[in-house]
Amino acid sequence: MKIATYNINSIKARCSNLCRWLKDENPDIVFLQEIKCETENFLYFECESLGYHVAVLGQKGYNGVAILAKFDFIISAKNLPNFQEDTSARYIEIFVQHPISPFYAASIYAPNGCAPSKDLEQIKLANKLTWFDKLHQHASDLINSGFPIIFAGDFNVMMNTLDVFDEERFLGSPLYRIDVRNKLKALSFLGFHDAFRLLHPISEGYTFWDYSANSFVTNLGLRIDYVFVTAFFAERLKECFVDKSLRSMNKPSDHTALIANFEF
DNA sequence: ATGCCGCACCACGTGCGA
Repeated sequence: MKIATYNINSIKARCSNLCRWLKDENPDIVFLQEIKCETENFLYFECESLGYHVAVLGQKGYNGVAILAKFDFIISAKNLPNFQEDTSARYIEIFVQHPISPFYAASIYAPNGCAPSKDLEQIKLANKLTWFDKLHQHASDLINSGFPIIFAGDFNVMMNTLDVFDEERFLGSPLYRIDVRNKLKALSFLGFHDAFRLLHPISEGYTFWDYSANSFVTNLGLRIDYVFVTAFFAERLKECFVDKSLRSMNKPSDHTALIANFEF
């Protein structure tokens, strides 16, 4: 089973890139973030034509998450069930009745926070930390269900020094503050394994390069997109890699896809 | 790098992203 997570930075602007890539890679499940469209405006026809069932939680202008899957599924959550007062579209979860083992899978777009010294810094940072606490609680509930889990998406956190091109530059950043990094590490203590790091303990694995300053060419990247899996999938993980082809296309997203392959 | 670029929107300027 091949899965991929991709912050697409507008599904409409990326339609042709996405379709070309889906045909080439033919993943079984795709987790999308920042689709930046309302639920009814998603590219249903294009995705269904390529053999996917589609789950969408959209929002006008910003955010928005979706899951494309070749399997039948039910949508088990739109937004975090324990945080329904949060109106930003950042979480969608499906339950897949897979013949080998049913499992949960969620597409996740964590809040980014905002740059230090901006007026909204404290409010946005507090919101980000709260959001991770709610995700943690919900993750714990899912673990207790006993089913395997995939959490894939843009977590807006570099977990370790290896995940950032220049650590010094990001020390005060909401992407790299120690309190934020600890929230993501706390998720791993629940039993979620970072699929990329399981197989690549010392390579960088950047998934994002800023549009400005030619950062893709000079590889000024960040690893902020992750596939987290519980033991069932960790034990069956065969490969996990960053697919830079999407970032190399015309009019790319500033992120690229992270792909994982499981054998079972 | 303090968004220097790119996206969406009651749009030709502003808000937002990381």
